Amino acid sequence: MSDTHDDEILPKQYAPSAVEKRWYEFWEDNGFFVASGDESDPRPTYTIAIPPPNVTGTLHMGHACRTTFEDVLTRYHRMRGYDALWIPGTDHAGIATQVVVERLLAREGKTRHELGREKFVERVWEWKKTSGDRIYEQQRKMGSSCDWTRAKFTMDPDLSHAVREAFVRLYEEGLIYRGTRLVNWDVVTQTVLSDLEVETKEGVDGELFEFAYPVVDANGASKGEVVVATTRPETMLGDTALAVHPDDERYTHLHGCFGKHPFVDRLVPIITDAVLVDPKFGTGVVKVTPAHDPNDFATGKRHGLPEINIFHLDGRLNAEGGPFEGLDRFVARKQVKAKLDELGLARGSKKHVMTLPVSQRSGAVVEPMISTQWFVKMEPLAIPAIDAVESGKIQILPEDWSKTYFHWLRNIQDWCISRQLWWGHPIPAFYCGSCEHVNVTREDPTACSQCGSTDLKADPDVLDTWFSSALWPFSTLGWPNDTPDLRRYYPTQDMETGYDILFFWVARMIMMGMHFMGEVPFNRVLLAGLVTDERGEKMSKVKGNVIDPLDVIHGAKLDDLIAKAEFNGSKPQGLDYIKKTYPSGFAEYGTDALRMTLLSYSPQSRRIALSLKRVEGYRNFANKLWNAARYALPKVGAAVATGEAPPAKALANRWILSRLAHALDVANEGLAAYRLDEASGALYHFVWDELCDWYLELSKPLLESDDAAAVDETRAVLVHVIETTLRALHPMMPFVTEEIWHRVSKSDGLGAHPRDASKPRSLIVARFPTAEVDGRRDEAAERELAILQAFVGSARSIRAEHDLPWARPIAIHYLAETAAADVLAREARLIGSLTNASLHVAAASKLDDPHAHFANAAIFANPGVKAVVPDVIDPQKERERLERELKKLGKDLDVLVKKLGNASFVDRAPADVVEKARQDRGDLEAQKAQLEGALARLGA
RNA sequence: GGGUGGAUAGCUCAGCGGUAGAGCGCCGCCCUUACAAGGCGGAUGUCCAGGGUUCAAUCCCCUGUCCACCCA
Repeated sequence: MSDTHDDEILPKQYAPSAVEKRWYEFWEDNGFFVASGDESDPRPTYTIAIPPPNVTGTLHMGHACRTTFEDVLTRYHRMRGYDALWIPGTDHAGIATQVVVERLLAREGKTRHELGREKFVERVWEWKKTSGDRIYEQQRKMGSSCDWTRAKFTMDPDLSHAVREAFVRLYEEGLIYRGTRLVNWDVVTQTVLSDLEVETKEGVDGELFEFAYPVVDANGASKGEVVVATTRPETMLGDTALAVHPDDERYTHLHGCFGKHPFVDRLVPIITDAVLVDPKFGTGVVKVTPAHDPNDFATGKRHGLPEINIFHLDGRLNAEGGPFEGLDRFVARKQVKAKLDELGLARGSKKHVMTLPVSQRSGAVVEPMISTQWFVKMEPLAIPAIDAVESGKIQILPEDWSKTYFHWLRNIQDWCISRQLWWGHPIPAFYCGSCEHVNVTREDPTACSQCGSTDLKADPDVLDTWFSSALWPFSTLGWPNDTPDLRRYYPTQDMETGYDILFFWVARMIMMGMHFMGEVPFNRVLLAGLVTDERGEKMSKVKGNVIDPLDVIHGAKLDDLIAKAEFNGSKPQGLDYIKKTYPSGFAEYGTDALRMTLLSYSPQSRRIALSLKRVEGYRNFANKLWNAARYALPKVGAAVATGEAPPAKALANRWILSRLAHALDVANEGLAAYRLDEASGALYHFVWDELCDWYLELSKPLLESDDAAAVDETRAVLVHVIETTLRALHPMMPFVTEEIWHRVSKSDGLGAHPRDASKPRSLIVARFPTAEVDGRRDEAAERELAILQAFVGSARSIRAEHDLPWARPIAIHYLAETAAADVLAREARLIGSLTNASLHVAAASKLDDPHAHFANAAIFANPGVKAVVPDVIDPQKERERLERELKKLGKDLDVLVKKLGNASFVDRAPADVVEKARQDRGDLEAQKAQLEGALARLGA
């Protein structure tokens, strides 16, 4: 990959695909992504642990967004001389993966139970092997400069070892315990879920069904009936009490009586409970089902009620269901209602909009069930985690999220970590068959530590996926062993992820990091928004609005998009949306364009409504950069980029170095403040609006000049500015910049490997530019070029408004005695080149009354300039134009006049503000006079 | 029920106590020898509503409306 491209003619359009593949292999093969791991390496370290994607997953736009952000930070630090380590990896994603493999089995007509546990787990490992690396390949396509030599999988032996060690330690410390609680049961996947894995589905149409319980007193004498209301009639089979409010006088006479259960032989006591019962809601009588409702469970504990579980684990009714045994809970619901109706106990129903708890994974309505599970005691872990953020040891960005973080941690519930799954880390608990002792051990025990019995049964459950994730920042570095990597790279610096897993993951990593390492796992949490479609709707396969990052990179025909959406189970509306929004599919936009697009959204916003038009804009930008190089390369001759701003005398050269300094300042500030949108925006505008629109144009006359020194200077500046721009853009657009850079950069000092001279040069390790070294501020040059720009702008405006084609040269006569005239005289060649005009100095006497001296002249309206273009206007049109201008100007002027006429403004506003207002008023008045003069002289 | 965020040009979004910005779209002209994935010029806004603070509010405070999300 040396300088063999020199003689090639660059194509007019940048074609990303070949370039991307080539450079990625180059970087990876030459070890540019590998962190040193060397304790004697004097460079400071910069580390990010990747949020590990699901091992069986495919890259989606959220990953692309994460990946881009993290890669920019990694590359930026690497270029600034850090030993940068970005640790990649994948998550076994217990429940999600198990569901995927079960679905595959279902296609073969098998279930995991038929296969048996051992075979099933083998099968998952196989699946992991075949699909597991796909996500790595996709991340490579995104340009991720991860250290692949350190890639980790949460079920690798070393990470599993870390999980077991963490579990045992927490158990020994009393922070993990086994308890019987009301838990969230997913009847489809048949496992318990943590509170976080339960989502609430709002606005579900349900009904509030009312029925009567016959009431008897302690002697069995009838006391009439009470009516209860419920959204879940089938749970009445597990009722163990009826509750009324103690102060509710309607029911005082029933205190101490019993409800007679209509279906099972059971009397349920009527209890009084002020916590559970709201006397204003419904009938004021509440049926109490302690085994299947959290509030009822608590009520049951208060009153010592029996807890009757009425369900099998798959949601069918068990023997407690009496006549309804064996029915699915929803079938039972209907039949219970019908049966109550038959018995004459139904009392009607009302429509009721309700919220339902559903499983995040299976979508099944979650059933509260009483069960014995493993829990982590969270409060002692939460306290240091709160402190870490409060004290500023960890900074959460955007800061608003700290509030959410604190609120969750301060109201934290214990974490249920056991799962009734087969895929995951086994819980290292062994139950003794003879003394019932629970052995929790680092190595599988052969005998009970209590009684010595060898009758031990391993806990069949596995751990919640997030348990291993919580250890990620240190388990990936070798913990619990004291490894060089752990010493060198922990704590990591930045943790970048989506806000949707702030609780699931971020908070738990902080808790575990504080607990096991005694130190924060990272110094900063960067929370990015959710990538949505361009309407702002969440991408989902069912909606059919999922945009695959690889389609954006490589391009996709409409038919392919449709086919993919159909395959993924999109609804017809989804297909229509695609057809309407992307009628011609996606062009091949390239990775750099996608990256720039994702970076351009503000990190403050919670939604990133990805617009393909925007991607196209950045694709065009990559092409712009390409063509800037295409222009510059043949022009710079032997000039070499030295990595230092070359000396400059010519205005244009001084100016571009000054603007470069400005852009580099904004870019560095943006990167330091994690405002990658601002950093990338500054560079985008620098390249397009200043470098390409002005400097490259200005360089043309300079390079054609007879002044050899000026030509050399311009060549040096040109090559330096382009090379520097490439360095600045590299973290964001690594491919196109590297491709161009190898054609532009010839200096040995640039891009040399910091630790291994035998490696080829690469932009990936070139020094990230700064305003001080690579640019040069020059206010005078900026001021003067602004005059030139305004002058050129006016000339172009006159051309456009008076329909003067570019090919027709014009003459501009200007007054030499104005403030701007020096610049105009000095830069007449440049101006002429940009406007296809010849410049002439005119006497004051003529320009004071231009229409008397220049026939059909267009007048410049710039402040501080007097100039005309003769022989170009239609007087009538010109009159209209001047009037239009005057009107606009008058409005602005009015505001200022009014403001300055306000005594309290003049007195109380800061002096510089008042001064500026005065100056603006002066300018506007002068301009107005000029326009009015022109109008008057034009004649009526 | 509690909480958080948002409402700015036709669309997607920046911004911010001192006379409103970008990209895309729109209108006009131009294949000017790096780029038509381009160049030049141009039009476009009760900055959600109502109050308050201030010399000055799109920005700060309060109230309301609508949208999104989180927690119970």
